[in-house]
Formats: sequence, structure tokens, C-alpha cells
Amino acid sequence: MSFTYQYARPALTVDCVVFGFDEGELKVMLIQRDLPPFEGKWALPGGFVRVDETLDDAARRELEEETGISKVFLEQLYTVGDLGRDPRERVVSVAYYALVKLSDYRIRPTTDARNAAWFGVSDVPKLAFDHDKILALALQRLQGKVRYQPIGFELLPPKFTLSQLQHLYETVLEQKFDKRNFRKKILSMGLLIELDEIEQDVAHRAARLYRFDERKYQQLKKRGFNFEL
Amino acid sequence: MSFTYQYARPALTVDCVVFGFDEGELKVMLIQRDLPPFEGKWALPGGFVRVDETLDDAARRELEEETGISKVFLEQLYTVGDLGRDPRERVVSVAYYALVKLSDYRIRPTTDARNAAWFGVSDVPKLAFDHDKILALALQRLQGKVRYQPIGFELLPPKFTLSQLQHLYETVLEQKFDKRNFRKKILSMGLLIELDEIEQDVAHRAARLYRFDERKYQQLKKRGFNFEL
DNA sequence: TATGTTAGTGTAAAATAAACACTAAGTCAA
DNA sequence: TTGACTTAGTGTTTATTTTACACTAACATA
Repeated sequence: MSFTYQYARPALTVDCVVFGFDEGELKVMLIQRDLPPFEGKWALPGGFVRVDETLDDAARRELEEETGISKVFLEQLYTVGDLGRDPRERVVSVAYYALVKLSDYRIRPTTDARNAAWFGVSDVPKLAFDHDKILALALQRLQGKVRYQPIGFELLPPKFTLSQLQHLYETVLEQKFDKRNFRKKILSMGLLIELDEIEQDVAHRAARLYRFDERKYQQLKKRGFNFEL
Repeated sequence: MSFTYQYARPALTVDCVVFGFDEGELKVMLIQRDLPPFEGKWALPGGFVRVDETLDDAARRELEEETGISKVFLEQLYTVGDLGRDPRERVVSVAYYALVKLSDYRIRPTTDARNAAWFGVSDVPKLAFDHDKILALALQRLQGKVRYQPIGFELLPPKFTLSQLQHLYETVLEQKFDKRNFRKKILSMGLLIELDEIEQDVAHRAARLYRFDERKYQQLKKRGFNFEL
């Protein structure tokens, strides 16, 4: 079967920059290409948009198919359409970025594509296509977003300590924070619920666990509350 | 001539939300459709992306063709691709927003499409396709952007008074500012050059004119300077 | 020359952000 | 069991930033 149009049409794809956080480092999931062009090179997970699915759906589907990751925070990033970004033909790609709780996915890192792996963002090799550029954009966006919206929680396990949270912010924003000031600020937003639990299996005083109050967040967001860190 | 592909491809278009500022009001340029679907309805200027032009080029070309506007501030906004947004077939559209100095374009509002007109953003009728949604997105983005980056100048004539500037900010952000505090803040950014000229033809004390220091802006931007208002 | 309209200017009070150091709780090894 | 080590947890003071606020100056017009 084939499809014919009066004018040439670019191919339309989605690509996903998937961020995770582990061992105090920001990671990104890449897959190794097993077909030309750029065979053997690492690339962002992604693929063609089907004619009967939305862009968001396409991004989620490709993510699931290529990395086994589903039900994550996912947002559109930017659409790239430079000429020659794919050597075969004109391809326009809608880039997304996703934030995943690595604790959920470290064990079974891949389902379909055995060639998926996590890279520290500073150890990423030269990527296929213009994926370097997309990754750089995603990092920029992540930094901008994290600063003003409480999306950092998407990268942590459901229960976390304030130190973990601070560490995450420091990593993503490449900036140190004062412990007391950080705690004051983050707690004053009223988005954290203090749990009756503490860390387990640590070789020092165990810290209290917290979780993110999604409900409260939605309420405050509606009222135009300011979540700047 | 025709083009055949193995899989169905969505059509790819660009749409532009063009903002102007005049008479103390934020305006948006719309064109009246002269073909189905939505014949007679108002819509955002836009059209198909050619297979040999970048997305930015397509946006600029369509803008020029449909409204006669060229050489303006133009940035990608969001890509919409919901099913059924165009009743004819699957169409994915990369939306842009543009800021124009209305002083330059009020006289010859349109070149090609005689059906172009400026609307106050609060007087916009129900638009074709999902263009209402795109316009709402663009407004949101404009507000967010103006707050943190000095792009408001793109909407003013090259020489302007501080009152005009304040008025613009108040309109876009839907928020009043204290005159003295506003002037202090905006001048302290060091982005304005005080000219040796004053307003003409006003029935009261004439205000000093300023212009935006693009050079200085680029310098400070590189150094990660904060332009929050 | 009196009236109307907008331009232009500084200071004090309040709120926010930044700097800063010790005690508490637990693990581990001697 | 005790001492050493590691991270958790907690308030106050100072500096900086933001807000609130009101009068005189300049010019046009009647």
C-alpha cells in the first residue's frame, strides 16, 4: 500500500530526551542505532508519527516501544526541521523531554530495544542526527523549568529525603544551596508532606522521608502561586 | 506531478500569531479565509511548509505573503497535532509568534491578502481550526517571556518614552506598576539609551525619548544577566 | 496668566534573601 | 562500650531588594 500527495511532504517524527537522576548525577537514556544512517551511533529514542495518533501519543508510544518506559512526565520541547538533518530525506521532528523516577526503571532498563542505556549527561558521546542540539535544548529547558515549577519531584522516588531533593536541585541547576535556607524555602511552599518514616539502610543518622503533594500543587497552581526556588 | 510514500504522512503547516501594540492595546493580526474549510472565518496567517525550506523560513515566508510583514521578531511557540483539527485531513502545525512594531505596518497593513486585519486581543472572534487555542498559548508565552526578557521593545517604535514602555508592560502583563519603581528598575538594567530628543506634538510636557540598546543586551545576555522585571 | 495634563524625581518601611555553626542521631570499628 | 565518623536537623542576624508613597516641573491651551 502507498500514499500519494500533490506536493512533497516532509516525514514527521518524534524524539524524546528522557532524563533520570541517580547516584547524584543527571542521566539521559539513549539507544544505539542498529540501522543506517548513523548505524552503531547513539541517538535519542524516537520514530515516525502515525497519521492517526497525536504527537503526545506518538512520543509515549515510541518511548514505551524503545525503552519500556511508560507513564512518565512528558512535555513537548521544540520542533526541529533543518534541511539535511537526516541524510535520507527531509524529516521534521517534534522533540519531547521526559522525567522518570529512575528507581522504577533501573532494574528492567529495556524491553524491546536491548540497545538502550543510561548516560550521565556529561558523558554523552556524539549523537546521531542533530540529537546533540536537541539534548542541549532539553537541558536548558529542564533548568529553566525546574527553577520555576516543582517538576524536580518527577525525577525522585515517591518518598525522598530533603537532602536528596537538595542534591537533585544542585545537580540540575549546577549550583550549591545553603542547607537551612533550602529547607526553609522548599518547606514554605507547602508542597511536601512529612511522612512518619525515615530512610532505611544508611550508615548514619537516617533522615525523615517526604512526599510531593500533587493535590496541593494543583490547587496552588490554579491560584497563580509562585513556585520559584 | 505527485509524490508517493509507503506510509501516510500528515500535512505540515506553520501558523503565526502576530502581535502588535497600539493605542494602549495589544493587537493580533488575523486573516479572513476565502476558501473552505471555515470560509469567511478569521484565522491565523499560515500555510504549508515546503519540503525545501526550514520551519523558520516557512513561517517568515507565509507571514510576508499573507500580511506583508517581514523582518520581525519571530519565535517558535508550539506544535499542534491533534486529530481532527483540520476536517479535511491530518494536519500538524508548527505555531510561531511574532512581535511587530505597529508603527511600521499600520499604513500598509496588507500586501497580498486584502483580508488581513488587526484585532484587539480581547475582541478576537471565534477562529478557524484550533487557532483559539494557539492564540491563548501565544498570549501565555508572551506574558512569560516579557517578564524575564526584554522583548517588549519589539512592539514599540524605535524611539519611545518610558511611559509608553510602562504602558506596554502593564497591558501585556495585565498589571499596574508604580511609575517611580518601574523607571528605577528598567533604567537600572542599563538597556536603554537616553536620546537627546523629546516627544513631538503632545498637548502637555513632552517626555524624553529612549531607544533599546541591542548591543548591550547581547553582551549582558552572554554573561547570564537577569532581566526579570 | 490661569488651568490642565503628563513628566520627572527620592526616601523610608517592609519583605525577602543570604550568611552562618552547632547539637542530635545513628553506624561502625577498635 | 566507647570513641570516631557521618549526615540530619535547627534560628538568628545582616544585607539586599521591593514596595509604598507625593510633590514640583514643563509645556499646551483657553
